[in-house]
Amino acid sequence: MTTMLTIGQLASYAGVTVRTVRHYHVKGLLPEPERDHSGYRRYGAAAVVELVKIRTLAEAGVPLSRLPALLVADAEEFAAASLEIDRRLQEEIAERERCREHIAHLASGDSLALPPSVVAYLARMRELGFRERLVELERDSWILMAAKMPDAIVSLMEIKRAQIEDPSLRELYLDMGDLVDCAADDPRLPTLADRVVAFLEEVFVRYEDTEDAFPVDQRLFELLDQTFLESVPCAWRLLELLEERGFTGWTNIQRVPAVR
Amino acid sequence: MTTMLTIGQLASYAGVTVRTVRHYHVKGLLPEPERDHSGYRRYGAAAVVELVKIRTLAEAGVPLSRLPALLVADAEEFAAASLEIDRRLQEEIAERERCREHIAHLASGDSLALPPSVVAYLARMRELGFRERLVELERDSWILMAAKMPDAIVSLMEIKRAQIEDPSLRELYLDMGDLVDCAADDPRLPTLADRVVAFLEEVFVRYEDTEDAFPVDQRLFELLDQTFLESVPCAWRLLELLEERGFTGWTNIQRVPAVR
DNA sequence: TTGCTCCTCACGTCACGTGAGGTGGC
DNA sequence: TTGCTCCTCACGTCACGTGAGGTGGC
Repeated sequence: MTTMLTIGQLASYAGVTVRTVRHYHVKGLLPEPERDHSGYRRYGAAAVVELVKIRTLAEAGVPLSRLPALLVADAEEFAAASLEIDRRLQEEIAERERCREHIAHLASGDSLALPPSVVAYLARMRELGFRERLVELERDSWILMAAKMPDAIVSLMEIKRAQIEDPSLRELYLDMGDLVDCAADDPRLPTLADRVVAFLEEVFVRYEDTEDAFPVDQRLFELLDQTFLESVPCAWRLLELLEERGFTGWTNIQRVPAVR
Repeated sequence: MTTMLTIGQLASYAGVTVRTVRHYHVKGLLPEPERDHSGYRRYGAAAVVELVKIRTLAEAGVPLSRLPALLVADAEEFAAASLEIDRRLQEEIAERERCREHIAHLASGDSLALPPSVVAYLARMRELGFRERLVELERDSWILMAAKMPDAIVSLMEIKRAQIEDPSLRELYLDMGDLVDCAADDPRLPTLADRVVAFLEEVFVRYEDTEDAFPVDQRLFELLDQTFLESVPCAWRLLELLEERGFTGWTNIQRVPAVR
């Protein structure tokens, strides 16, 4: 039997390491062959056929624990299994294609942390001349928002996009951008509050009949307001000034009796 | 800071488990964030951006140990790395395509253990009417041969294909197929030996000038002879009969003084 | 009050890789 | 004789998974 293969010959022909063949013996996938006079394993052609089959399946991503059943399966069972394996391979190929796109995005500096609708909204803000500082602030807010309420983002973005396309609201918002980093006692804040109120009065007249036009969760409003308060230092002061002028809240602003 | 994300919110937004995020903290890929009053981790937008970046690279197959360097790389370094990552992804896609073909071969019953040249040779044997038993015997021999001397197989197959296309040699070989499983004292063996000798005499006259036409390794001849001896029970008797008639060896048969 | 989320160890998993220490064949 | 292959433990690796046992928020 001197023509029979040593473990090294078997392994290299199948393109695996000697350790891998021994691993398959331990796992019971490949039967232990006879030993020669010095205790070396000696393999025949059948072992090569089996090992190549094992490798073909293992390389296709089939867990070794599934192999014993597959190796004794009849043609019909095997055909069914191979269809499933092929589907998995196709899915993995599609995944890698998606990975390639993601990596390309990363390389061109995009962050991938935001849904496309928000990315488009932020791009439009930049286009309209909003200060970069404000855009970044919005970006961080929307990241948190998207993580907390993923389902609400798309419709929220529609509302926000409509808002910045409204000329008067946009102007107000642009000016607010200049006050994002200001202190609570900044003298421009009362003026801004006056302008917000003037704008709101007009809106409230215009849309008096469509009070519940946005069926948005109250908890979402609270979340958005909180984000505003946490990211803009002078936000609390602005809300205070608005309350003095008869309004409460921010995202879903409402008329109340004036505090002062 | 109530708008900040819990570990569960962060994880599910990035499409990973909570355990994975904690794993990245331990590995130092994602900085440990501040804790809230009850010891819970609280994450901001920056953590989301980082985690998504980590996941994009990890899903692309980049080992976590390479990530620290990549996460602080400048645009140029990152572009170079991303090209390499993309190459690897393409290679993995090509691998899966090859896997798909291999699995399809397995499903249709092919063994994949033999190089195509041998498969073609065996198919031609069947076409020419060789007994299945002989074809199987050749198959097993060539599997061992291919594993022992992978480089010799292609040229050997050319020789073998030429041999079975030679009508007189083929006839001899076809008849030998009937004696593959016979005992050493089978009465047909001496007759076969006579026919082999008659054929050889003719060949030796025809090719007298081209003695070293095949520059084949002597060790390969020994290997092929040994395979013959081990796989055919009556082989030793046939070689004995040939030596009585003035020839020695089998694969590289030579004229010698007759033994008897 | 119940269930869900969070916390920290710490061992398990999968498919081998990698020495450690020793023997056999050319 | 030297180098290469083979042998058997047995621990290591990679990227988390999976309880174990306990606390905090609605």
